[in-house]
Amino acid sequence: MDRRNEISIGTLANRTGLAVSAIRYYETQGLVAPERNAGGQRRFLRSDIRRLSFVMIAQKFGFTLDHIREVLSRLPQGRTPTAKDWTDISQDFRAELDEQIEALTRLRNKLDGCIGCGCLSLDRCALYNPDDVAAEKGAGPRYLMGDKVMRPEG
Amino acid sequence: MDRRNEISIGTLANRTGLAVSAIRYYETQGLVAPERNAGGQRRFLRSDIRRLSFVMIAQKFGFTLDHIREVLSRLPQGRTPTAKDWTDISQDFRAELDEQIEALTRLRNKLDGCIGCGCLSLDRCALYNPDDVAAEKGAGPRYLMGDKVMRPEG
DNA sequence: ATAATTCCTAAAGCTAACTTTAGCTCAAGC
DNA sequence: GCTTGAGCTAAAGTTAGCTTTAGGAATTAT
Repeated sequence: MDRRNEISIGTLANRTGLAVSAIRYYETQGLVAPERNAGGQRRFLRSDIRRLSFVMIAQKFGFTLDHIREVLSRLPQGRTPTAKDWTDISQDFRAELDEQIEALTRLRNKLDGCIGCGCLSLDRCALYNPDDVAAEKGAGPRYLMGDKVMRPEG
Repeated sequence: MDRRNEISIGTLANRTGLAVSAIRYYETQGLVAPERNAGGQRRFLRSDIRRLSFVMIAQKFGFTLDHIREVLSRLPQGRTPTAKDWTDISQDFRAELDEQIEALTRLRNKLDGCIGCGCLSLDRCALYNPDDVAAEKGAGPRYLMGDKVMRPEG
């Protein structure tokens, strides 16, 4: 059973709503770092419930796990994060969100210009200026503004 | 060489900036439907330059290819789209964009509430209401944050 | 002491949106 | 008419973020 400050992966899954497999995956991505008991099973801290909750919220906003890991690294090391620690990084987070909203809005305004001129044909179209859009290199899905954009899929 | 109204895949790639492989992929996804010449090579219409330009712009805004295909299907069939046809669907498109921006903004405001209350760990967290979130893909409801177990609906 | 759970690892599978590779064929230029 | 260059297909690879499967091992419940 779960002792005072240690919980099993199953308990953590129940408390967060995440799948056990997802939590194990997050471990491989460096988002949580559980210890192991004598039998080799993972033992998480109760504070990891909050940590993974933060991950889930950040994902709702479309941030990648890489980015979330980077943000989590700003938490103080060596002690359990306090409520203030969490609100502090949430503020950073909010700032990034604001930037994203602004970038989307700028892009929309450019679209307005394009609708106006009826061009939509590349040559001098403002929308083709890669200015405030992420560089797209190599394989894989494309991302907007450095982070994954929210996709309106069904 | 390209005749009056027919262009090769290479020419289309040059004119749009897309990779040849990407254009072939778009064909498999039903975004363009070129004919073939005697030798089996694809022959596109010049108007496909504009069509694929539209696809590229839509992607910049984060729409999926599935969604873009659906939007393109609103173009009149059987004739080359006019400038007005394009501005018409661009308007639709703009409306969806506005919705997206608003949804992101609403979500951000909820985050503000959370920062304000310092919770990020409580059971009635506004961030967990899937209402105006772009899409909750697949998996069941997740209950968020915290020390109390929330029953998923059902 | 068993049976029923839960957990473990490693590897393969899935979706989106493409690219890369391999092995040929077609078209264009000299 | 031969050599490039462009095009063709099918299949496998890539990234993100997971899930599923297979085959055991550890825990918990009875």
